Amino acid sequence: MQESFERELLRGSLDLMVLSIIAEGPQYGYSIQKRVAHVSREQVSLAAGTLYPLLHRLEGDGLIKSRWDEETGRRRKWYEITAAGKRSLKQKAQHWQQYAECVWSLIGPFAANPKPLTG
Amino acid sequence: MQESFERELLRGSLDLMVLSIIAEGPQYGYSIQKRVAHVSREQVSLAAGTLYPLLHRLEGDGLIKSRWDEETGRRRKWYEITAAGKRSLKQKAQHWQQYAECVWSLIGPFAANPKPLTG
DNA sequence: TGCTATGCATAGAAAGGCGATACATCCACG
DNA sequence: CGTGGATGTATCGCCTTTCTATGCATAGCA
Repeated sequence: MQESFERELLRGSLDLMVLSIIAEGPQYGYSIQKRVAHVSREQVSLAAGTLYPLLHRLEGDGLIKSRWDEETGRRRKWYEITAAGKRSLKQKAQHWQQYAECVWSLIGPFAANPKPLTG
Repeated sequence: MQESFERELLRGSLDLMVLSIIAEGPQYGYSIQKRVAHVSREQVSLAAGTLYPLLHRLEGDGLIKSRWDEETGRRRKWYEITAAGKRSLKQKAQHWQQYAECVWSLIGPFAANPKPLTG
């Protein structure tokens, strides 16, 4: 699991999803939760206990940077993507796509409903 | 992460890949390793320390069943999918597809190479 | 006054994946 | 005949990710 694909691809795609959401424009934790819920049509609810450590991890890796909201006095912590984060996102997104195609080549036949050719 | 999608979808898709490989026809551990390497064009190498516990887990869940090769006297342990495994595979494959579409809707714009319209 | 939504955070447990290690057989090459 | 590499299954302990539970604070509404 160590050659071309990062091992994270085998784990979840959460890092990637969160990073791409921040890449769309500045976000804070709670807005990311809502965005994930929205794009998944309320199928995925990203727990706070998952999200915040994840954000700290991404920031520690230099992929995003944060800034406390000055306006309301430390209510929201805004995140934006860094240049390194953009590079990482593009690369990881391409890898994810390749990986997904590989998975799909295996499971596709079983996911599809039987074709109504004979039915 | 607990409503319609199983949480495993956030983790790897390994269970699903292995289950679908076994669904293609009887397999033993080593042949599954080779098959994964092949379909991923040698991009993914499934470590033995990952595969065998995974197979034991699937068997414990009743999704596959095993039988030692009688011919050569306990050299290979053959696995085949059970009826419950087939049902599980179909459902999980459909869920994975939905989840992948959700991920793709987020990361697709960042994975794509810039269109050579102006280049 | 309470209940709900917003908003961030950590601690501890559970689980998956990986590297290392172990052991046995088979075959090709020298 | 010996040695190394491929085949073949298995476990252990570590590391990382994810989840549950908990904590705290503010805002708005009934």
